Amino acid sequence: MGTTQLETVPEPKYWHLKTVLSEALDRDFEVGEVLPNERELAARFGVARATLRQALEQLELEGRLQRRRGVGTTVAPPRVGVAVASAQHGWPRESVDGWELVGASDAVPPAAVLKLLGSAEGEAVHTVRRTRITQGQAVAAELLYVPAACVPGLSPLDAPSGPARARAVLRELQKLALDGQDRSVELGSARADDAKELDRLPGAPVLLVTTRYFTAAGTAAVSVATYRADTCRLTFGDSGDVQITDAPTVSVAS
Amino acid sequence: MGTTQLETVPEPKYWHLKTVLSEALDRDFEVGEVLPNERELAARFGVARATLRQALEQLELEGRLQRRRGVGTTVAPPRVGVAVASAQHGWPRESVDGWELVGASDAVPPAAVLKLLGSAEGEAVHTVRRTRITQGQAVAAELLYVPAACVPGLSPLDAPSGPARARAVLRELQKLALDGQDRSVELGSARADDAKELDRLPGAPVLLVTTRYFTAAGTAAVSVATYRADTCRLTFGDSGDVQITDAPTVSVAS
DNA sequence: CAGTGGTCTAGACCACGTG
DNA sequence: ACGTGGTCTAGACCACTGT
Repeated sequence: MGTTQLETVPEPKYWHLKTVLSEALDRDFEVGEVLPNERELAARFGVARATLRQALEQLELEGRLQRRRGVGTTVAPPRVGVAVASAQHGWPRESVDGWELVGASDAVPPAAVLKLLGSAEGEAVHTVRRTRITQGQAVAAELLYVPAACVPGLSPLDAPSGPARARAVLRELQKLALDGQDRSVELGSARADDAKELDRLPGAPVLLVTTRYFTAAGTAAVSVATYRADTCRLTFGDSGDVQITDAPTVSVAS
Repeated sequence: MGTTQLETVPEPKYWHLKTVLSEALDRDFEVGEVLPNERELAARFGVARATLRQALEQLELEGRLQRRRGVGTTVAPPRVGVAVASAQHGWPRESVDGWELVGASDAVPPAAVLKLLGSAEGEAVHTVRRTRITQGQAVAAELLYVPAACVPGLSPLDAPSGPARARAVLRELQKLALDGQDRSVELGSARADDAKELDRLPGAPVLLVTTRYFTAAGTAAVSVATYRADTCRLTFGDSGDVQITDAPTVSVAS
């Protein structure tokens, strides 16, 4: 059988393209450099623009590229490691590491959150909004849900919304004894409001980090943090002492 | 100005479609039910198939749908919570919970892994392949990298590959004192081999869980586990005692 | 084999950022 | 105003799964 021609996989074009581009990125491009525009690239590789875009999408998903409408496609820096589980448990605190209070409202939590809280629909739930800034970039938007019943000390209409109210809710939480917490991570797509906060388009891939805070009385709070999946690597420091530090610097020789 | 017509956002069609479909899924469909095919759905909503597909892609990303070529699009069950960080640290063990040894090889690890290991290129590194099965479904494919220097007790060519060799590597690891470990989670796309193992197409979105194992001598092993992002929710049990249990059962009548 | 989702094309227009 | 990426169309063909 002279089938020297291995006629195995008709590898999709966009997949092959992705590989080629990925190698080119390693070889010929620096972080931050802008690529030729999509029409030009498509022509250069002899494919339709849609096909080229499919390859770019993958590379963006993997954190290799960054695309911005009206600007262009640039080579992304390595993902930043953001610590998600600190060594100690603890309530979310005001003014800690990179978190910034945005405001508060009494918007209705989604059904999934109500289930985690064990609350019925219609029960009052405080909602605190925070943003996490790392290296000048918003990397996460969080919604913290606290059933009103869990923080009875809070006067209902002192400051109905805004940072002042948010601060008050967090202050009340600190008074409770935290029994434990658990976390889960899953893939999602950014809701419109989160997307705006993260400077992404709606639907952008995000990592959803859901944290439950337990007291003796049950689940006292649930937080849903939306992390940019393209730029973030979530780190969990299980080890006793080792600190996670990212690649020191990419250090391009001037 | 009589602009009663709020001409704010020209919301993308696929985004609106996604919302409509999502509501329809909640209302009119059971888990496992198959949807009309894409051409039919596109016609029904008066959009091109590509646009319809964009909406379906999003819903699949969010774990609401499952699409299989040659079969159709079905309503996905809720994501399964898979425990990633057990309460105690420990080396990967043979025959534990849902993990299954696949084999071993001495393939060269990717550059990123070498960097984590602190190894130079060309150093011998053992590679153990495992698969994680949950509820009859492969949810993760793992590659465990162990520098040969870390397990000197291993005779080089007893069983050069296959499960026997993999078992031997794990057995050697148990002998070392584990000092600590850390973990990171990021979004990626499935490599061709992982995709096959997970019964997905290459490029499918996955959650990459990278674990470093430390001994006094430094990083003794690195594992890169590829979890199906569409079906998995990674859980981290930080809490002292609470166990994460998912929605009891979806229980479709008979 | 028929029917499904997956890939690909060659166009068009729109929304956004920058000069 | 211009150039960028984002959306959308109406087709075509391919690869896979079932019967």
